[in-house]
Amino acid sequence: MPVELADTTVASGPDASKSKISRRRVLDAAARCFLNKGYAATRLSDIAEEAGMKAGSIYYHFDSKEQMLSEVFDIGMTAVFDAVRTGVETLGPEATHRERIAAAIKAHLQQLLEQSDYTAANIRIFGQAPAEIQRRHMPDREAYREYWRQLLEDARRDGALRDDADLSLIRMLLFGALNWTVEWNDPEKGSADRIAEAATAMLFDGLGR
Amino acid sequence: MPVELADTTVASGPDASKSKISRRRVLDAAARCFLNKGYAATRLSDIAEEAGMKAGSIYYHFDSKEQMLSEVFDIGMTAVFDAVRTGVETLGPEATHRERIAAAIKAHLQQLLEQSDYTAANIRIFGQAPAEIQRRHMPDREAYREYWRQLLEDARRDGALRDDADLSLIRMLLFGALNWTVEWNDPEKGSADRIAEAATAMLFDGLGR
DNA sequence: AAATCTACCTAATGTTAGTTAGAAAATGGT
DNA sequence: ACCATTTTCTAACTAACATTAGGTAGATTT
Repeated sequence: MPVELADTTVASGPDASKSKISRRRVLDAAARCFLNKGYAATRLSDIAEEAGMKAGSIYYHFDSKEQMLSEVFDIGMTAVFDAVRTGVETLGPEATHRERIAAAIKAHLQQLLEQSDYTAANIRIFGQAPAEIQRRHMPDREAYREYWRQLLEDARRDGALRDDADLSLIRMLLFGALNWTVEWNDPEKGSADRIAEAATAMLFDGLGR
Repeated sequence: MPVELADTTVASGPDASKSKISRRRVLDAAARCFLNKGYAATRLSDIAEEAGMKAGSIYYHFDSKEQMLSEVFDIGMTAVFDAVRTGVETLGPEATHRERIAAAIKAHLQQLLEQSDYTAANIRIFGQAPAEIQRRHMPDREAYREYWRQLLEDARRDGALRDDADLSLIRMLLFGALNWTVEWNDPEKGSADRIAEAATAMLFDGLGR
């Protein structure tokens, strides 16, 4: 059973065992399938085919289809959260609030559109996932939302944002603008940065003249 | 066969035949189910139950599950498009561009969040629908997008919008902000108007100061 | 009131897809 | 080369579910 249990063998090395690699390959395939077809419409045989394996073999690595979904969600959320935190923190302490928010937007979009099918799957199909799995992952998402809430609140406290705006409403609208890109963006071009700039400009300056 | 064929009977009245009513009740149920669970995860028995009927009976009114989805999409798209066009046109010809766009945003959100499960289902699950059905409905969606494109282009032509903005990008970001509301908004409160105002303010004025 | 039609039901049918059991490879150490 | 373990495959098994077939009670027509 190659499960999560801490490796008790003497020195497991950089852990590139055959199994770990295959397991990841299957999970990658699952993330892609879930992202493109949705959870219910994805057949285990789809995942298997993309992973170069037969459907039954998946059960050597995973207990169920639901477990795969759950892990995909976990990895995807961790990936964006880490990327965004890193993106903001590497700016250093004397960055403006606008720069910090711009960095967060950019990192979020890069994960979503270019870096991680896990993140994209999480964002795109979370709402259609089985209720129990949604419940299990609520805390993660809540923590991520809270981070953004702070980001915006700090900005307003220091006068970088007008104080007549409903921040939680604005935050959800911003999330929408960013997350919806997964519905229309062509995953080819490295368009994340361009979109990020447009979103930042819209958020801060608006379009009016 | 109670199908679409023009009624050849003398005077069919306001057409409230038992069949038409039941058919609509089933379709209402389908729209709600599709919206909440997604297409693949919705069982015919779910729809039947919500419609107060047995699963097999649905086939008296529809040929297949796909046909129901297709009709839901049609009705949903027609509903928003009509609502938005009406909302903009009732402003009269001397309305400002900002007013016109604000009216469009408001009408779109009202349909999505308060008026039509059909519209909400269309927007929420279109991306996960079977490929063939997506293809069939592309033209509708294209026409709707085109309407918005015009709306924004006209505004810019007359100097209501800055001309350094990528309008098609902005439009997709705006759609995202609006459409994503279906993922988080609590369908209770008549919150569509509040959200519409926030979105309009963000789009035109931004948050910076 | 007999005949037909309407709108639904009950009970199969057939297929699809998640899951499992055990047999075959592959792998790796001795 | 041999054995133990790991990894994958084959071939069922099972349940779910869209769809179909035929029946039925009540309304409508003749």
